[in-house]
Amino acid sequence: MGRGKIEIKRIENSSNRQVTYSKRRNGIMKKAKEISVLCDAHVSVIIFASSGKMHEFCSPSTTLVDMLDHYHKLSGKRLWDAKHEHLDNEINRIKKENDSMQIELRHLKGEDISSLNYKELMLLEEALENGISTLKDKQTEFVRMMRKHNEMIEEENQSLQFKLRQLHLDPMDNNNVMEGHQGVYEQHHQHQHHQAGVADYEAQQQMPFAFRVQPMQPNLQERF
Amino acid sequence: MGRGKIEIKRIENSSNRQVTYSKRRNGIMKKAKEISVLCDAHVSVIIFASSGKMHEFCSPSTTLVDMLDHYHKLSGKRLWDAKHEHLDNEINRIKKENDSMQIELRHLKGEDISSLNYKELMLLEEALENGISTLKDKQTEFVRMMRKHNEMIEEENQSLQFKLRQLHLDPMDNNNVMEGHQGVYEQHHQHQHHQAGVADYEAQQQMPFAFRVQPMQPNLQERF
DNA sequence: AACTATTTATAACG
DNA sequence: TCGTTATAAATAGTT
Repeated sequence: MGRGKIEIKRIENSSNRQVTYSKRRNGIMKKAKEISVLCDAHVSVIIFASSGKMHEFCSPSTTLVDMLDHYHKLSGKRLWDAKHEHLDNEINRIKKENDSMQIELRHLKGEDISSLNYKELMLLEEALENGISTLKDKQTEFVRMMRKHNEMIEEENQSLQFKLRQLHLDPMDNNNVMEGHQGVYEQHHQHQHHQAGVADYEAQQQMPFAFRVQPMQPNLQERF
Repeated sequence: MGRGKIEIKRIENSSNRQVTYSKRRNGIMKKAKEISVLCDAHVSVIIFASSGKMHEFCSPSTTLVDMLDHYHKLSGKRLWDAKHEHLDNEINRIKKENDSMQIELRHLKGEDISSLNYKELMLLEEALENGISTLKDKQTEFVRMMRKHNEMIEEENQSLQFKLRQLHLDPMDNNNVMEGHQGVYEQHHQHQHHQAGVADYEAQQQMPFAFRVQPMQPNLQERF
C-alpha cells in the first residue's frame, strides 16, 4: 500500500528503513488501540527498534504485569519461572565457587587441614612457600625504597643546613628570621642523621613551613 | 476500511465483535511480522480476546523473556516481583563476597601484592607464617603416624615369622601350604625391615590371604 | 513532515 | 469460519 509494492525483506537503505519503521510502528500501535476498543481485547505490544529505542502499547484496561501473569497461566510456558530458575542456578553456581574458595582460603590459613592427604599438604606447602617468597621480595623492595627516600631527605637536610649557616653568618643580617632556632635544628640533624621516617616527620612538623622538606614522592608516606 | 466506515468504539453485536477481532488480530500479527522483517525490529504482541483466548507474536530473532529483560532494563519499571529482586540482591551480595575472597586468595598466593601498603604486607606475612607453621605441625604428625604404623607392621611381621618357622619345623607337616615360599619371605623381611608403604603392600599382595596383616586403621593407607 | 498514488486491510454481506 | 467485494485506511515513494 503505497506508490509501489515492496517485498517483505529487510530494507537495506538505513534512512528508508528508519522512516518505514516509524510509520509502521505508528500503524501497529493504532491498530492495537483500535482492536482493544472495538473488541474488548487486552493487548500488549512492545517494539525495539534496531537502534535500541523502545515503544510499547498496553490496553488501558490492564497492565503489562497482569497480562504476563495471565500469559503465564494460559500458555503454561515458563516466563517468570524461567527467569527464576535461571537466577537460582546462577546463585548455586556462585555459591559453589564461593565454598571452594572459602575452603582454599582456610587451608592456606592452616585451618581444616586435617582432612588433607599428604600430597595435598605438599601442594599447600608449595603454595605457601611461594607466597612467602614473593612477599619477602616485596618487603625487600620496600626497604630499598625507604633507604632511597632517607638518603634524599638527608641530602636535603645538608643543603638546608648549609643555607642556614650562610644566612646566620652573614654580617649584614644578624637579626634574621631564624633567630633563636638554628641551634635546635643543628643539634637535631647532627644527632639523628641515620634515623628515618617518624623522627624526620616530627622534625618537619616543628619546622616553619617555608623550610620543610617537600617530598618528591608525595604518596610514598602513606604506604609505610 | 471496508464497505462502510465504523466508529472506534466497542462493537456491541457479539458475533460481529468476534469476527472483527479475528480479522484485525490477524492484521496486527501480519503487520508485526512485517515490521520485524523490514526494519530489523524486535516485536512482541500479546492479545487476549474478551473470551479469554490468547494469541501472541514474537519476532523470531528474540524471545519474550529476552524482550522483557530488555524492557526491564530500559523502562526501569518493575516487572519482576519481590522474589526476583531478592534473588538479584542475593546474587550481587555473593558476587561481592566472591570478589573479595578472590583478592585475598591472590594475595596469599603472592599475586597482586604491589598495591598493598606495608602494614597490609605485615598482616599477610603473619597469615602465611601461621599457615606454614600449622602445616608443619600437621606434617610432623603424619610422620609420627607413619612411624607408628611401621612399628606395628614390623611387630606383626616378627610374629608371623615366628609362626612360619614353627610351621616349617613341624615334623608332622613337611609338605605344608607354604612350601617353596618361606625362604623368599624370610629374606624379604630380614633385608627390608626398615622400609615402609609400597614394599610392605607388595609383600602382602603376594602372601596368601589368611596371613596378610589386617591394618588397624583401614583408611590410613590412602592418606599417604 | 506533508502529499498522493497505490496497495492493503477490512466491514458488510453471502 | 471462509470467500467476495466495495470501500476505508495505511503507506512507499516523492517533494
